[in-house]
Amino acid sequence: MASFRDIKEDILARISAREWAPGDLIPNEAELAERYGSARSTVNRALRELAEAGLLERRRRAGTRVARRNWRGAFFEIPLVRAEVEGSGRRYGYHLIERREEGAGPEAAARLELPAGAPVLFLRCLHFADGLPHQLETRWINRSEVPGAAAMPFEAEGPNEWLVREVPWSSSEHVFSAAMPDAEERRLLGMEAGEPLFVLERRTWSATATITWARLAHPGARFRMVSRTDPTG
Amino acid sequence: MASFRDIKEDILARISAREWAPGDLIPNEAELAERYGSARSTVNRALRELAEAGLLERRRRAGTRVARRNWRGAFFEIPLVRAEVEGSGRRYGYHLIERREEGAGPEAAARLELPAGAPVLFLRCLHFADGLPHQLETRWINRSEVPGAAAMPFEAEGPNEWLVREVPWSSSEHVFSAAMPDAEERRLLGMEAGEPLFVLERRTWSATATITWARLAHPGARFRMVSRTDPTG
DNA sequence: ACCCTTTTTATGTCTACACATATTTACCGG
DNA sequence: CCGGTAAATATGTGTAGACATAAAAAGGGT
Repeated sequence: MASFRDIKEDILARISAREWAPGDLIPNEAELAERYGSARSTVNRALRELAEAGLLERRRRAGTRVARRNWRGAFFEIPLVRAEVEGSGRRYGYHLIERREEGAGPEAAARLELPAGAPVLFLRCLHFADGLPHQLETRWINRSEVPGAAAMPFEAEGPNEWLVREVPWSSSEHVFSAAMPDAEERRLLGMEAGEPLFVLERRTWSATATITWARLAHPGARFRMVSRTDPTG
Repeated sequence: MASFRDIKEDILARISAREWAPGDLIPNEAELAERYGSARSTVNRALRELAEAGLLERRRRAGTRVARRNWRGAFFEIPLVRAEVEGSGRRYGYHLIERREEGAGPEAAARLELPAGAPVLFLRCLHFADGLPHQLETRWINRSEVPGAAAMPFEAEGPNEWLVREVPWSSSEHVFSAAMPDAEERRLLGMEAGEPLFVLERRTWSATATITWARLAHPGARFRMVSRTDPTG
């Protein structure tokens, strides 16, 4: 009797060995169930999970085939700066540069999808790794959506850590890019002339509204973002 | 009678509304099954999928609780250049700059985890969007692992597209960074002085060996990588 | 050939039940 | 009070069977 894990493994092996090549139709659930000596439900779970992982494509009546393009993407852990720094064995440091409660200006309004003048909290802070500037964080928080933020000084703890812990969110957007720092950014991050920035912009939404927008800028010479993937899960 | 989708949705709503807060124990499967008027298997599937998505934590005998940290990461589609360019409504163009079959030098050997002198294929090519240089691709392919590559001129089609279609792989690594272009890169990509590069390095493995290493460099002023995520799936 | 309807078929989902397994809780002897 | 063992319990997985649903295939009339 084969478990759904055994079945997944066996099918994966056949795909790897090209016994079933991309585009090929594989036997239907009933037949596989007989082969493996299992119930159809068990085979169904194995096939469903492989399809969710992107290795198979399934359509009612048309059957199950090996996915043509084996390319789905990559899963990136977006760690908290603190965890990222400490995880690589360096000492983490934090410093609040600026904190302002204000009405949204045109930029903040656009980023947070709010009307101009809506109450926002503006923050700017620096994160250090072994005493060296590692990330410059510029952030707006929607005060209507996150009332608790008004009471937080953010002097000992960064807003990212606090938000992740305290505020439930339901979706997010990340934009990666490379840019040149302006004079102030270069000064704050202690960068050489001609050194680029690696920039990550992140927007986070609750079920109903934008919670926060952040721009996380790293000195290009000292930062690489790595991800490893295994398509089978 | 509630379907497993209805149940997921309802539980998600309760989590969003903080009726069940992070860390809270939620009712067990049997009780939920009774509430929703469904079988325990149905509830089990809903809870299992929410746990896989990272919203719940489940342990035998200990029960199911709302996950404490709602932060998992983000899934990035890493599209083929062609698909990325055409998907945004621009015209795609390709040009092969250089193709050499050779023994691995020290850099190629290190990238591909091969002994020096092992047979490799070196490629350099440009991808265009609406006639403007969009990506400079520098690549080594392990000829032992991909024998078919020797017969490919890569004059009409880029190696990435061909590899994704023809070669099965099992895992990959991506490294993002920002860098300054050298004089040749600046010339090939038609970049302004002082403009940074957005660089993606990708290594791909089969079950047994490294298949290929690629460095994909984009002009920073013209490239942003975007990803949207919904933790519920 | 064509368009429309019916049949067939593979997957999608659900049920009720059973047994396995990991953990906690309760109990008991010292 | 401690430590070891047994019972209780929530989840994990499996079975057989049923009906739903999407989509391909077959058939029928023009």
